[in-house]
Amino acid sequence: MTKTKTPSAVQPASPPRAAARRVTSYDVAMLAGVSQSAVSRCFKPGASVSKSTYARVMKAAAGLDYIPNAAARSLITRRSNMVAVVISQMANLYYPEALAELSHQIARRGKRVLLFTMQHEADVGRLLADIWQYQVDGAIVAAALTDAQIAEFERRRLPLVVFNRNLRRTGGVNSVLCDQYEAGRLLAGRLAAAGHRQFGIIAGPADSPVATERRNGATDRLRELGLPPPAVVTGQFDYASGTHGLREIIAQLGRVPDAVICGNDVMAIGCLDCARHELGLDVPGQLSVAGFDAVEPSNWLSYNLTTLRQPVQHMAQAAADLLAGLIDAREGELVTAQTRTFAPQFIDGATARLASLAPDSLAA
Amino acid sequence: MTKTKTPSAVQPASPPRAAARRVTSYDVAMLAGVSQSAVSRCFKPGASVSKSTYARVMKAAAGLDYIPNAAARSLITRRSNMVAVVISQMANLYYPEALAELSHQIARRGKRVLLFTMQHEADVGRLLADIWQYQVDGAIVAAALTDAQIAEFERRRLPLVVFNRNLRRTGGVNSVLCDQYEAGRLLAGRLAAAGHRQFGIIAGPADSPVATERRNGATDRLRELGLPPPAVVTGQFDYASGTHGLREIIAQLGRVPDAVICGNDVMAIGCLDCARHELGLDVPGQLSVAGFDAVEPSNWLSYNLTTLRQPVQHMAQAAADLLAGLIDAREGELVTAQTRTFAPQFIDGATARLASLAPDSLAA
DNA sequence: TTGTACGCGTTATCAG
DNA sequence: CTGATAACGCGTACAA
Repeated sequence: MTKTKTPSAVQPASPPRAAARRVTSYDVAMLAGVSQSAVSRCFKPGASVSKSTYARVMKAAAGLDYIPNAAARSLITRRSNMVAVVISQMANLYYPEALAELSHQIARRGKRVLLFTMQHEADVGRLLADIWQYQVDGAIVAAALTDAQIAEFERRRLPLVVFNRNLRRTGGVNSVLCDQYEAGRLLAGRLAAAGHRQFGIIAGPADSPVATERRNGATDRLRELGLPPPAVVTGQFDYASGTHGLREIIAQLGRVPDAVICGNDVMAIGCLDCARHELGLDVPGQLSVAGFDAVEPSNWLSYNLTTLRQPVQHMAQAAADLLAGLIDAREGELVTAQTRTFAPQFIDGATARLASLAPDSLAA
Repeated sequence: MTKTKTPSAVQPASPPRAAARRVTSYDVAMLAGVSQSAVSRCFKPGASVSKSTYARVMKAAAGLDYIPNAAARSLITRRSNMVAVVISQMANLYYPEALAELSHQIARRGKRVLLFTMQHEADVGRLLADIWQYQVDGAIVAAALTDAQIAEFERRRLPLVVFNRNLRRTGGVNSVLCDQYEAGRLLAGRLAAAGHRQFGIIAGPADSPVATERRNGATDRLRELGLPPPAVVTGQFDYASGTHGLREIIAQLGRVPDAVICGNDVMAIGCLDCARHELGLDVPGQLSVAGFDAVEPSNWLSYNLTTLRQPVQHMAQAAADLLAGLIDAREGELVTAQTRTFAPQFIDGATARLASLAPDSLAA
């Protein structure tokens, strides 16, 4: 399966001497005929250096391939220019988009992303010790944190922005989120207004707050409207959960529901494919299917899914903004915590029969 | 679109004093009644400390929430325990999978990923200076590097593993890759053996070496087989490029080709959807479509795409292995460069009419 | 096994 | 504007 080529050439054409000493600001200073602190100043944006020394230093630095050592710098400045980004489900299609945007936004503020991934959201606790170690300037966490964990961020004075997790403890913690509960209500309300009565719900995993909120929003709204209780099953946010989920729901109800609300788009797509290709159902003729996130595939011609978009770019930018503000302001200033909530945006696809109503009549 | 809640509670219930001093190993030493170096030793895996002092130190450390400062440590050990991962196209669906796996593999070796992303692969040069700054222990680069850039890695003695880029300069550089040229040949050969004669190719962007190799592999094989020259168009590895590409090809040829080879799965899916939903073509009845990568959506029931899988997990593991070896061995040892090449795996989907041939008869 | 003393490479302070 | 000097927090010889 794999062949290993081993060319006769050896790694670098290195001088036979042992590990070369790093080039430091002292080397540059020596070569340029100035003091070490002069070199340091030349690499600090707003420093006061004469044009002539600046030129000499830069020439020497270029000749030696000198680059300031960020570790040494961060030791004294107390700034590493690194931001921890904690993400649980990279398989989720939604998170890669978010991560790409976060990385971009953080980079344009002169910082870099130190990435922390995990399989299960509950494992976040084990990552925290590493986060403290690496002396990051702040953290963007897309995972559920306990109150104790949040308290530890505060004790350590580490700026924290919670991304897309609605925490029980709303006070005092900065967060950027899309209103998932409201999204669930909105979707259920729209579908109910179009005449759907018997619902199925394929919810996300129980340990995901996002999944829970979406489900609760939908079920609460349905209850308010006096509709029969939906058949609810849970999945893992993946395609297979969508296909299995639909079968389960049909088994529970003894019939095909009018509509299935899925905890995210990937499950909705699985549900859709199962309905069309395995059960031979007409969607949306016999069954409406809807999801959340508006990931890229939901827009493909084969699906054209009815779903709710989370404004990923805006959310990533807001998170980066918020965090940058916390980091820069952080000298004894009193910073009030913010929650920036973004509204989900309804995507009127082709997988649900929807009455075209005036927007006002379906306030959730 | 966004509402900003500002609770009256202020950030942390912080003591009115200014920024608290960090807790260092000296603080722990003081509290435990030992020297600072004793504390240091307690946090070094294989050190010699008596059970009693170890216990006292650990207790004091726990009481103070002490965590060693990685920046200070890396200054003296010359190890940051960070690995740079450079990735260009996070939108590509294939790369998130690779990144997740890389992050996992690197984490289990006790290191973390410092992420560098960019829009265009040509921008990699601007990232390099940052990579030097951050004192990473090594780098995994999924982008095309010039010979000069590779040489700079060598001069700086920074372990480098090139991921999925076949470089012109093959000697002396460690790399993990899937044989894209061979993949192109294999796919073209299979389709030709099944009787397809007139091909279209929707290639990836010209600045992507992967795209170029896949295309060249296919066109070379077709030429060898004496088939008519394929209609070739280029796209951006995205869905829209697939839909537009098919139209262009049909316009160029004045007819629907027998088969279209697409530079990746997302373009193949776009091509497929265009053929079925916009042009009303029967796939694979009237037209065969194939791609590369076997990303998750290619396996969904609506597509079931004929494609070639890159063994992402194996490749990520190989890259992490290779890099870890370089990092650990790095004391004057002579390390020979390796290229670990993985074979693509044919996925016999349902979007191409393929003769069921004995595997031997279609050696490319 | 433990403590002392030094150095890693940089920025910050303060005279000149 | 420039140079000496003191941190930053830790690992590690070396001597005890």
